[in-house]
Amino acid sequence: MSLTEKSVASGMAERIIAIRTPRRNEVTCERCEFHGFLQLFNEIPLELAQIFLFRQRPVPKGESVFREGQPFHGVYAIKEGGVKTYLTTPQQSERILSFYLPGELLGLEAIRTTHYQSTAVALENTQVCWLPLNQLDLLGDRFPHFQEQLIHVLAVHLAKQQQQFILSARQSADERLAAFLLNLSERYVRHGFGGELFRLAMLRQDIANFLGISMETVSRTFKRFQAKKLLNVTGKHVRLLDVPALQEIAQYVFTPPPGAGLHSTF
Amino acid sequence: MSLTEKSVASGMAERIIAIRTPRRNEVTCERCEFHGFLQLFNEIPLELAQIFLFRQRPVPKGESVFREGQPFHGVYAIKEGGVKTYLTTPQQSERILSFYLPGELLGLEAIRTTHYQSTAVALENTQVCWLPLNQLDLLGDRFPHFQEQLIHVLAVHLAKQQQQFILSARQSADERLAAFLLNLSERYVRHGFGGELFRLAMLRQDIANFLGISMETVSRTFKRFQAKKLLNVTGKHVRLLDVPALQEIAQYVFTPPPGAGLHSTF
DNA sequence: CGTATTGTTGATCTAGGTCAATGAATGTGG
DNA sequence: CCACATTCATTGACCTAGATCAACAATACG
Repeated sequence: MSLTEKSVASGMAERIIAIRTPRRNEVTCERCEFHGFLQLFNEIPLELAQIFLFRQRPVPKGESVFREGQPFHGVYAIKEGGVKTYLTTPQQSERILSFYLPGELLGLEAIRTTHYQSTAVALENTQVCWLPLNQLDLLGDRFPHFQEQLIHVLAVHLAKQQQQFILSARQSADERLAAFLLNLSERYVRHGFGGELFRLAMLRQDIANFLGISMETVSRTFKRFQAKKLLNVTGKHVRLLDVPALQEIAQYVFTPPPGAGLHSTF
Repeated sequence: MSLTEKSVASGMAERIIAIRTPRRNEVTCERCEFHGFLQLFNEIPLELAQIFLFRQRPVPKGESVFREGQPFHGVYAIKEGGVKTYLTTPQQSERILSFYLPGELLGLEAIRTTHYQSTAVALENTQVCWLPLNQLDLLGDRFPHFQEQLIHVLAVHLAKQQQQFILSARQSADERLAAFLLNLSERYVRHGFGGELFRLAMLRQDIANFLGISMETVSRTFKRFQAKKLLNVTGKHVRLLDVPALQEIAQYVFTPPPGAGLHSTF
């Protein structure tokens, strides 16, 4: 798993978030997408920064971080655990938009609107950090770097969302599941976890819903992959055994183009 | 079709873009997503604004606006015509990410990165307007409203991209095509065109690729819709006859939630 | 006006959906 | 800590939506 032992965040972050050894499945502050913002607090007078204090709060499994239609009150980062976002169709069935892993930001698409666009629910017991970005205007005029950081994060998310779009939405069940697993793997690595061995926080039903295939097909595809020695699955635990073969199946290799700068700042 | 007769843009825009009666399939400046930026030029000294002059340039059918891997040189708006963006898989087949209609912005996801993430090709003879946003840093510090506008546009695009994601990616061919047509219709209306009668700039093959179904299925589904009196298709021309019924098929109604503010600023 | 490209239609076949039964895991109260 | 319940996952049998292949029709274009 290779978790970083020390959990030192720079500048203001040290004052805000307790320093201790991170638990399994918990991301360290410097591997979080908020990190860029944390650094900015050095520039800002303490009394102002306190308004934007990051507050950590627990969200028990099954409870929501925010719901569709609620007034926008800020952006969240996953500290530990996992979250899914979904829309509810008029027929009351849910359509999963995305899964969020430790270190990833949640609710960005609601910035500059008045209400959240989707519902975010914890897949397991989760810790989130909160940045009340609705008060952003206070900072914008005086601290342009804050806005630049935000622009950066938004642009990166837009690019990622496009990747997501290709990932699912088309082709065979094999391609979809392979691409999904590789995507998860890559994201775990990016936020400081091991990339071959991980735990699926979501149900088979959720994976199926997200990929647009049936639960049974997810199950059967896992089995087929296992038979081909591409991976091992036992319940929620997955170990990728043959990443190149999975990439071959996924058709599209998720290594970003050189110089694309997706990893640049965090 | 109800095209607006006058093409008056406010402030600086008047100095930059010629005022004349817009052609069919050409968007007026005040219905363009760039409009928010245009207004900002009032705040900025002329000599600075000239660096960021909008330049209109023609892109003949089949030629590219930008290509995957090219250095980022700015954001484009479609003035007239249409564009598709796609990625090329290692197997040299293309995967269409999105279509862009008059008034819509192109290349936003490459902001703050060094290279474009996808290739953009004109579906027909197209006019684009260009904003060299790579020189954005020049403006950022002194004109925070510029950045705010950019944040707004990025957040709205992120939200739209999520809508796109639900739209396709799942369910039956009927649902996908219905949702696709309603989405096009809504976008035409938003940018000042009629919403029931429009021309499909893209090939059946492109629609199929985008929706993740076969060309033949697109054709057959059109025919079935026509038999059910939901629409008329003759070649590239589409007339929606029964929008409520199509919404029913599409499962998800694309009217944004009250107060979501997706239409607020433009 | 003929050639190339794009679109339609028909016939066949298969990936994956649906239904239903069973099995494993997880949670709960005694 | 165990018995039972509930939720979640797997497996099998069957059947339809839509892919694929192929021929043909309609446009677009020089």
